[in-house]
Amino acid sequence: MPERKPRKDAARNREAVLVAADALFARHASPEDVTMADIAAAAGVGKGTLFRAFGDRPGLLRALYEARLEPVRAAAEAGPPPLGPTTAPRQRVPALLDAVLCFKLDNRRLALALEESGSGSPYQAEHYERWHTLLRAALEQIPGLADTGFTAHALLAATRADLVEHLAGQERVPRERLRAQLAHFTAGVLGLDPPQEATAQD
Amino acid sequence: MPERKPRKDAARNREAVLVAADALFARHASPEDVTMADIAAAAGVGKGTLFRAFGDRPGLLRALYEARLEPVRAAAEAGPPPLGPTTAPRQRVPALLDAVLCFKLDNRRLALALEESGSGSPYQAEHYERWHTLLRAALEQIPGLADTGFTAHALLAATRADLVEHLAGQERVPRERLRAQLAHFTAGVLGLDPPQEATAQD
DNA sequence: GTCAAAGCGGACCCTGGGTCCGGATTCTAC
DNA sequence: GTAGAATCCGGACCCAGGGTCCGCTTTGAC
Repeated sequence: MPERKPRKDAARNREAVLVAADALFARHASPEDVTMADIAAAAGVGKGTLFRAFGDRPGLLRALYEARLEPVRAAAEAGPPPLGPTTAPRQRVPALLDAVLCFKLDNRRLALALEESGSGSPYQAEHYERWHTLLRAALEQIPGLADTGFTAHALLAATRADLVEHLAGQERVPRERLRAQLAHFTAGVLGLDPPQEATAQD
Repeated sequence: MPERKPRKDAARNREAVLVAADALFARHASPEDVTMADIAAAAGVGKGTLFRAFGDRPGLLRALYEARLEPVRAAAEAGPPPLGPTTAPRQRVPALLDAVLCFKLDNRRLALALEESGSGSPYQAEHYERWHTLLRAALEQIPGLADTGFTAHALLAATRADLVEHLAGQERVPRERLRAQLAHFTAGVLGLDPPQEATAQD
């Protein structure tokens, strides 16, 4: 499985497409008025190239999303506290959720685009499963918690891209307020005393 | 605004379309391979008729969904306990969520189709707002609960159609188990003693 | 029975994702 | 350096499916 590396122009074009797509999604309010042809044009590349590199629209979105997510994921899977695995579960669960929320806040349009690209159930996506597994494992270490699988799903559901978009976008809930609300909610689920006061997480 | 009632043939056709669509969505695993043309054909009606009656695809889906939802909604807004407004909040919140979950379980394909129809944010849909308002009002009556608006969203997020589809469909979690898990989760959020033992709801 | 309004339906249009293939590039072997 | 093959490029092309249009039919009020 030498998996010979791609040609130089292929790599360059792939990068150009990612950059262009990123910019386009950031610029347009709704993902569905960024067309594959638009992306190709913006990247100065033919449509064929774009489909060759990413397979299809969901594929492109996924690639973009995962590239952006990578550092966060790495921090969560092997980084230092409060995200990394050495953190005590009661601190780590809220930290993980906060990280996911922040990521979605920083990449609202992209996350939305991915969800709306109709790439089958989001629950089969690799990145979702990773978060779920991580979260579930942390939950399992907290005594007295049952149904950790479902609980992990339910907690993650509170960070769904369209909900975030609705709250942050339409309702104009400020970022820090949203984070606090999620933290509060999470604490409730874990049965901890909720962080009522301004828990300095700015 | 006499809003004169529609002609008889119009009413009949509208009904035929709803029935046909319902049957088609039930029969097909994925909503997206039920085409508008399919529905028209199955209803024995022209495409024009179908679009005249419902405007567009999301419109049709919404009409179907709301027709199905109507009785549940009525029960929740003005019915007897445990769903109706006379119920004590601590009982009513779980009851509302259970009702929503059951509805989605009974109408999985339809709910999925609606979500996937790309009719803008689901959070602006009338039916969603109704549930949210109801739930929030109930939550507000429980002392010591903050962020009721967010909490209502987060709880409802746990009943999202695609999550339900994933759990009930792919993972084959049995209906009663799912209901129990949601009930348990809800209890946790409310800070109640969770219904640990087999709370006979099978 | 008559007439206008409402509705019907299927041919048609158009957008946008996805394919194809002749020609240009890059890489490898000599 | 160069020949040849493998890979890639790109834009013309295809097609499914949502949505429109308009001449004809049905309905119902008088």
